[in-house]
Amino acid sequence: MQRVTIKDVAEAAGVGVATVSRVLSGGSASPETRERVLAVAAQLDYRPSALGRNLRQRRTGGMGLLLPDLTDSFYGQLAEGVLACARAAGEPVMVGSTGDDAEQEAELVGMLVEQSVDRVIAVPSGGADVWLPAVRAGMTVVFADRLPPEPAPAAGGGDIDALADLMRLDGVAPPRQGEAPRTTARGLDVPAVLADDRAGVRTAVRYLTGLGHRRIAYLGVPGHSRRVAAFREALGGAVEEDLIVYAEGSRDSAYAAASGLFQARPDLTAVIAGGNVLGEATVLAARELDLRVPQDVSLVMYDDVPWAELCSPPLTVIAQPGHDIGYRAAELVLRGGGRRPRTVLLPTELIVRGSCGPRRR
Amino acid sequence: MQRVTIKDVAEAAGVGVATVSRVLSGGSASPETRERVLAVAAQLDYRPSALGRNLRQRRTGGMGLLLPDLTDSFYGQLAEGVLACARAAGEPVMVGSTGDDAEQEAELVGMLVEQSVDRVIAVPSGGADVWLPAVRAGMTVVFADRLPPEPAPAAGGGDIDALADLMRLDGVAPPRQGEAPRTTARGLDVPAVLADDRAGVRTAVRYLTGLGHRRIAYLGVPGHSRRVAAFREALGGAVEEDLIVYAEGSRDSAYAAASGLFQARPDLTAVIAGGNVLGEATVLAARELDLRVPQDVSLVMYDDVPWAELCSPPLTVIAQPGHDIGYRAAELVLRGGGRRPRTVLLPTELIVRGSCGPRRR
DNA sequence: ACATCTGATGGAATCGTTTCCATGCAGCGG
DNA sequence: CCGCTGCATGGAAACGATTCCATCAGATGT
Repeated sequence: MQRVTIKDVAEAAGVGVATVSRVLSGGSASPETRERVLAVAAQLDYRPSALGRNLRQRRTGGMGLLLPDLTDSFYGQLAEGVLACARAAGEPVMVGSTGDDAEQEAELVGMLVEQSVDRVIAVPSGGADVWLPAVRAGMTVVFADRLPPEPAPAAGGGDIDALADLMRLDGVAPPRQGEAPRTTARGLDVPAVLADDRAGVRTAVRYLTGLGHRRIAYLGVPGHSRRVAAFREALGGAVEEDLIVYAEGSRDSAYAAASGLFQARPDLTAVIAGGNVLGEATVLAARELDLRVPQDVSLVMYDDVPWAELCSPPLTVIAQPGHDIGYRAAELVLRGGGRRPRTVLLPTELIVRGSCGPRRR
Repeated sequence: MQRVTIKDVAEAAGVGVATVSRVLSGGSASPETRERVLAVAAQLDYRPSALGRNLRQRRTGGMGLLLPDLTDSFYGQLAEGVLACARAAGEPVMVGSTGDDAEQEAELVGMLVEQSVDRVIAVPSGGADVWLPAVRAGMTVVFADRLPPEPAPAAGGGDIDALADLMRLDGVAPPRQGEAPRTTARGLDVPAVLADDRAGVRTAVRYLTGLGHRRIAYLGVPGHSRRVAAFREALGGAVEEDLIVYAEGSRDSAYAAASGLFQARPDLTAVIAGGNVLGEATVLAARELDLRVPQDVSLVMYDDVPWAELCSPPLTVIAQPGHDIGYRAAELVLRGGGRRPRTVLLPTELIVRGSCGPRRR
């Protein structure tokens, strides 16, 4: 029970393999030949092997998808978006879960290289040390949901910093409609599909300050630096540094951070959780410390996951379109990272439910 | 900037390509040659291209993973398990989301065939018409979480049914410790890694009857027929058919089913939801109809998803080890489906929280 | 000392496809 | 009528690895 090869089709149709290949991949051929080949191919149920093609073209079709954690519903949504687009295009997707760890991410990129997969969608955890080599090696990379961490501010101003080289968040241009950060690099730039964090966080902060809150905390992951930046910006000069707390990706770490935050600053009256896992941890920690939501503390969480509505009280959230982000990223990477919009910003929406109330203390 | 090939290594080391290949894949070679080749390969940063190897071996490494929906946290956990095992083995994973639809599943299997991926882990949606061809074509298939739908009972008893051919749930053997269903077929059988649904559902039912409940409803998806069967079994002869309701995979369908159930049988006092999406829908529907949990209706949900604890009341759940199921399935498929245990049953656990109370009406 | 065996080694075939190039045929303008 | 262009076509090379097989050196056995 052998596989049907192009040679079989060629023989059966009485033509050369070159002709079959041309017909099947839309090259030129006389109408009659084309018809005959097509008929024979259909009859033999011929399916070209991706193996041969890949080797010849020195590249594997499809795309890689690297994200921190499939257990996180938001990344599940994002993945579904990518898969939907890939399926529409008939392309396979190789998925890797990085655990939000730069080293694992680098390993996975290595595997993709080994597989000659040259299109990748990534929710990046690592910085330029991971992504610069990949891009230099000719990969088409599209970032989704966030950008690689920015380089730590260089001590000496003139140092060439690889991170800065690959990724620069351009906050220079005058803010205008649809203002988008641009990720640039010398000669190469990586497109990205992001939620409009600036607007999202700003809206949330305004909503909270509108309710009278002054001591608002932000609980985030280091990866989403744009959200923290937006938080600082929205609050103006009035940020107290110890109201900004970071956790790693894991649930334990998130819980520890939330709990620590509540204990270190019992005077805070509102929290913005920069991700649904963080939101989850915040609810848990608050409950553990007998803080009532929203009477004692108001909560706004990133991501409109299905259970936000089930919580009691139902959570007020900053919704971002996970599915769309994935879909658009996949489109972009399939188009080879197209020339036009280097960064796509998708809108967020503040969905008000019951987890925020007026300041009471 | 060319890729380093085995030929480059061979030249640089002053040996033939065959020798390099042998050294790298553990064949025989003199110690000195081996060392020299290894050194050169390391120095050149040579990474064998999976493309060449795949073509020669007529198979793509790694495995495919087909599941209904990555948005469902349980499948996210399962996927993480698979990815963890695959990463440990250095194998890539091609993921496809079927939307619980047999047709899409078949398409995705077709794509895997095209890619010459011959190991697949699947949470099956389609029946034998999808999986029999795949197995016949030489794929190593491992089912996870559930088995393909059983064939509708044939009208004429003697009909050869392809579904029955591939999959037969063997309930014949006397129940003994660690009793496992076996999926068999003529000459080929597909291993499976499942949660012990029988025990899980039985425990839940006993818990509920122990609380005084008599009219217990089961809300499930058609795919998990084993759970319904277990529900029937646990209840003995006392099952009322209209207390068993099915929904498709989608959230809308789940909500409709839950809402319909409550309205059709306002006298029911407890619900077992056969999946976390169904549980979510049940909570929503109950709230919409002003049914209080657990005063008016008790709820046990399948899957210990993180938000079960956040709900109010926190949900009593049947926990199944999603991560382990995925990991074990990946192990199995990498071992080529091994000879030994054709089906692995993993234990479930009833985690009692606050969503069940004594019967009140 | 000769035959035989063992183990290391390299050349070449192979996998299935795409693509370059040469060939042959027909049509057309000069 | 010749030569040129243009198109359809098929043979063969290429992609990068694995693996069969022949060769050769050295060791062993008689």
